[in-house]
Amino acid sequence: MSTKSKILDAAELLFADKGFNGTSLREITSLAEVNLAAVNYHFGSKKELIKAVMSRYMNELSPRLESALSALCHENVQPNLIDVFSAFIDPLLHLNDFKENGTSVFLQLLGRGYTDSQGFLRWFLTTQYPNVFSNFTQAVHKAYPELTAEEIFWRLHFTMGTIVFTMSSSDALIDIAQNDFDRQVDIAGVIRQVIPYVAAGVGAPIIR
Amino acid sequence: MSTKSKILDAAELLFADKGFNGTSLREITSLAEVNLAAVNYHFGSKKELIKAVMSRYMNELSPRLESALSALCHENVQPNLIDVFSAFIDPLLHLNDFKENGTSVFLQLLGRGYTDSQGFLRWFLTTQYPNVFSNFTQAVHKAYPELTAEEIFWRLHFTMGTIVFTMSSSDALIDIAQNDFDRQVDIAGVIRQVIPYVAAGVGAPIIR
DNA sequence: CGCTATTTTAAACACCTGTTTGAATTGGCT
DNA sequence: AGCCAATTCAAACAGGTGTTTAAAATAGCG
Repeated sequence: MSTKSKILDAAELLFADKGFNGTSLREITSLAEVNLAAVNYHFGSKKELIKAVMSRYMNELSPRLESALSALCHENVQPNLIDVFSAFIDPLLHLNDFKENGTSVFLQLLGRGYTDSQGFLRWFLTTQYPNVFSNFTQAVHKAYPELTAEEIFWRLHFTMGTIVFTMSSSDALIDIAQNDFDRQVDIAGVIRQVIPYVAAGVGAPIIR
Repeated sequence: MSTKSKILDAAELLFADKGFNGTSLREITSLAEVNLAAVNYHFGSKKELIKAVMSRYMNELSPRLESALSALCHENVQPNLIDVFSAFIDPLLHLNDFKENGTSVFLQLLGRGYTDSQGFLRWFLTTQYPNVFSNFTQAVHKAYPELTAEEIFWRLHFTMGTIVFTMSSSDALIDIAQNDFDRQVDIAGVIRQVIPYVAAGVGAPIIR
């Protein structure tokens, strides 16, 4: 295993768990069992390391997501919102094949990216992977044409919030759920619970 | 204005903007125009300062929230979910009278608290203000009795996510909305948009 | 006033941060 | 083998972190 991969693997775990600001390079390199200077040698800076961690997942996820969403748009039948959000399931769960716990790690990273470091990661994602957003917007528009662009904008960001926030604290929530309800829950179970919620939210009747 | 209040005022602004980990005591004390050591003198530690900042808001919010929610529970008619979530509006907007931009600052702080510092603030809030959560759960149960406790648990946390995440990035979102849609938006407008969304989400049909 | 207790202050503390340096080591190629 | 480039390494860098200290200033009160 190359030093570069060892750093990426250690970094993504710590970033997901403690946030970007909350994780030091020394923690990363000691978990990865590599020298401290290796990060700056291979990635240039901590910021570039963060981008590299996210890119590794986005490059795996975004083509599958784009094709699933654009398939929905080019069908002749009108999709419903459950279909639209269900289109996320396979691409997201595929990250579990890509890496162990890949789905939950990625979603936690996404949550960190939106709150840590004054949203530079939001800028990075929206500029580097704009198709994901536009395909998503198109699919929602096709499923619910009465929504204005502005309403779609807000409801999609509400949805981002639901997903990203839930996942960034999914470990704690799953713990609580297992204690309080004595029920085994995993990340796929949470996804199944959240889809009816966000679909109903986006599909809420319009009050003007 | 006392030193203690000056520190609290400066701290809440910086915490909301840059997170708890992202804000140093030196930034706080220089914005507050007090000596660095004053924080440890008046509050003991940074962690206690964070608690104090949150408590000031929670003590203002929680009685109003509890009475609004328990009023819903003790009415003889069954509330609908829009009513339940609308019960949050007045107590939240009252924070704007309590402090300038109080509503948005508080919600941003709440968002920070759930992601920064490994959720110690979540523990603090749920143990110090348990009535808010239990009243909320009761009100939702009365409005939608078919939901199991577990389903309510998840949907309430999804809702927390929607609100908290939206508000913690509300400045950026409002900026984007104003650019893209040329429309004036404020925090009350976002709240009005989000209520149908979360109400529909919590009220989503059950798929078993 | 004088005395005491509270508060403010500058300075230092020990530790952690991301990054850089220059030497040592390794790997691949002729 | 020798050579050159790529990589690893220990050490140091400059700067930031929360916290503590002990002296100075301020206030409150008899």
